[in-house]
Amino acid sequence: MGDDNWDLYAVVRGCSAGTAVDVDDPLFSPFPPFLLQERDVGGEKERAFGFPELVGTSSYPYGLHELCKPFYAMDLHQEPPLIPAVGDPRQSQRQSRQPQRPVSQAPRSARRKNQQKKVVCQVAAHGVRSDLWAWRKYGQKPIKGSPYPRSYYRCSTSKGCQARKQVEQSRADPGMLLITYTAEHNHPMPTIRNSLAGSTRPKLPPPTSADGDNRDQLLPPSPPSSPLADSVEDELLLRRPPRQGEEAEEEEEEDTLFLGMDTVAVSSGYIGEKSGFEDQFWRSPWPPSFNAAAADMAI
DNA sequence: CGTTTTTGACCAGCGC
DNA sequence: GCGCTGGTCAAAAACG
Repeated sequence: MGDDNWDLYAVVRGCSAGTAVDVDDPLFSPFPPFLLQERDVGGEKERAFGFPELVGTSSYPYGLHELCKPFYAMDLHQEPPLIPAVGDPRQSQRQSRQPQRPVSQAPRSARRKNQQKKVVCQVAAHGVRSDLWAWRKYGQKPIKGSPYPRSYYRCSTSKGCQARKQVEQSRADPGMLLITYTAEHNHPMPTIRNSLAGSTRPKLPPPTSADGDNRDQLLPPSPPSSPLADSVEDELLLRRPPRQGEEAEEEEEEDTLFLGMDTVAVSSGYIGEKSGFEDQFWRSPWPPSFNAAAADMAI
């Protein structure tokens, strides 16, 4: 790998932990052994990255980002190569089938399994929110066997960018979100969110008097797909049915890197701080009172 | 006005 | 070949 995965590095950076390296390659993995965790998922070993040492550490927005730096195999500020998205061998075939489709739109079958590099991050629902990429939602589907819908996002930073992101709530742990990144960004990571117009920052319903410990009371009455969530993570939370203990886990494909971020969730404390950082990058629709409440719950 | 979200429809891969 | 399922498209609405 190496040069065709620079942005997967970046997106995983967005998860504030880890890089999209081939974790099976001991020569390449930049992770110290303590970050690499294995767990059993459906009888198969699954690799995940975690930061057990960081529990309860910092609320500094860049904390994990910075902490990860020593483990990055690449210079974070390196100018990325302008390369096409991870090759789907069937892409050209598809394009010949749909010649009038704009270049910026990936042919449908780019989605197909086993063809694309995927990076799966598992994050706490109120967890780290340091994904600096600008994502635009383009679809949502109910997933068979899962009570939670899956949302589909594409990178809106650059028109030609084929980076994709899928977010769904973990069936195994409703408090966790499974974020799957696919394809590659073909542009540098933005320093700020580059488009604010149209960011459907919703008008929030007036916070209820119970602005405290019951998050459900903070939520709007479960719209089918609420614009009240700025981030995917928030949105999914809004729909979360109160279920727990369901089994099932993200099925890992061979090319999938699983990043277990659950232990990173502790840094979610900064959600409530609502510093300029979050305003700048996350377009949080929540009023400070809500963020504080959410942060309280996350701690 | 530019951008995003929502959502139904469409399409292709996959399993049978 | 057929049906199911997941991923994407695209129009309409919403937002700042």
